[in-house]
Amino acid sequence: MKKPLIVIAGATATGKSNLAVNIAKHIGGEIISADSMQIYKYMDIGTAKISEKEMKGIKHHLIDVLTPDSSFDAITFKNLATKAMDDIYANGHIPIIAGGTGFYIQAVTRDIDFTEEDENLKREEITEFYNKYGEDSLFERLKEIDEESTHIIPKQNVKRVIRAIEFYEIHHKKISEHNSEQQLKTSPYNLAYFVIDQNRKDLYEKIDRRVDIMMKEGLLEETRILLNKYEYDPQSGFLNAIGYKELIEYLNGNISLERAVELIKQNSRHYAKRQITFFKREKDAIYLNRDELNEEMIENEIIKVLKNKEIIE
RNA sequence: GCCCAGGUAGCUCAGUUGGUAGAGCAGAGGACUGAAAAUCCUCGUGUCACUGGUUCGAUUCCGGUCCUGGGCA
Repeated sequence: MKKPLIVIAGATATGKSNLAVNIAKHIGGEIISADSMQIYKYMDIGTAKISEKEMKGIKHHLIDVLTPDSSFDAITFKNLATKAMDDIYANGHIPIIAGGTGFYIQAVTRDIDFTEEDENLKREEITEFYNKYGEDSLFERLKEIDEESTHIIPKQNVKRVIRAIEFYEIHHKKISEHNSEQQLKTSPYNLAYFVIDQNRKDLYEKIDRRVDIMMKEGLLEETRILLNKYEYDPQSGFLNAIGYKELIEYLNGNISLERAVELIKQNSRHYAKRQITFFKREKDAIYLNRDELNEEMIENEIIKVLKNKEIIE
């Protein structure tokens, strides 16, 4: 019998965290955060991290486990998340993955196969090649080993071109082949995948308002402290994070504070849009729309589905 | 009141030596399988302020009107 797994996903600011806590309380669940930034310590205000009090005694996994100068990726997430799930099952609880990083969630729900890779040198060499010869030559290099990927990945998407080449050089297998194999997989879990949705206008307004609140709560100071503690290392996780990267630009004197705040809002909106697009691909997802349902109705709907799937009695 | 500069896409502006127009941003859609809060792809018809005139034809030239800046009184 497949083990139960609940997912509560959705764009930023759709109110996933609180909903997940309420559901967990109701069914005896524990929460696994699927958030590429909340995994970092000391990044609290800018990531809208859930507070101790808001957790209401529910155990949360994968929050505050890394320092902001460490790197993190989907495979690490999958490993940590499956380990946490084992513990949760052992406790007689049900795991609830809650978060907005769709790619990470997918790695777990579809049990994507990530074979061991420890040759980080490859990426460096390929990146160097790109810096030296440019994107045309890089694309040619991919074409020689994996023509098919060349039709799937746009030349300009250097990051993915680099990964495709890297994949081939490590595994001597085409990433296009690997991907189509993985796409056929079904979930090994008794999965209940919920996506919280809301009309664009309201969501965008909520995002803008939340950024203003973050500024009042001291996001600038938080950024300053992080910068001091972890100096400027381009590998650091937090340098990629919305809210921090814009304020760093301000602190470096490149833009005004006003402009930085404007950019945080803008980038958050763009991000939300990308999240929404990503979740649309999850065919099994059950959409719960805040325009039509209030909080209580959403919770009831979730409980109903969980009963139907025999995840709870 | 006078002088100058403007009024063109939601915003900032370009442009048409006269044949009804295009960039950036915003916005929308999409991709994504070990960087994902990352990275990347696609999508632009709007009374060219209004109104007369010249012209086969005006958003473009000329006159007037109204707005908006700035300057002088």
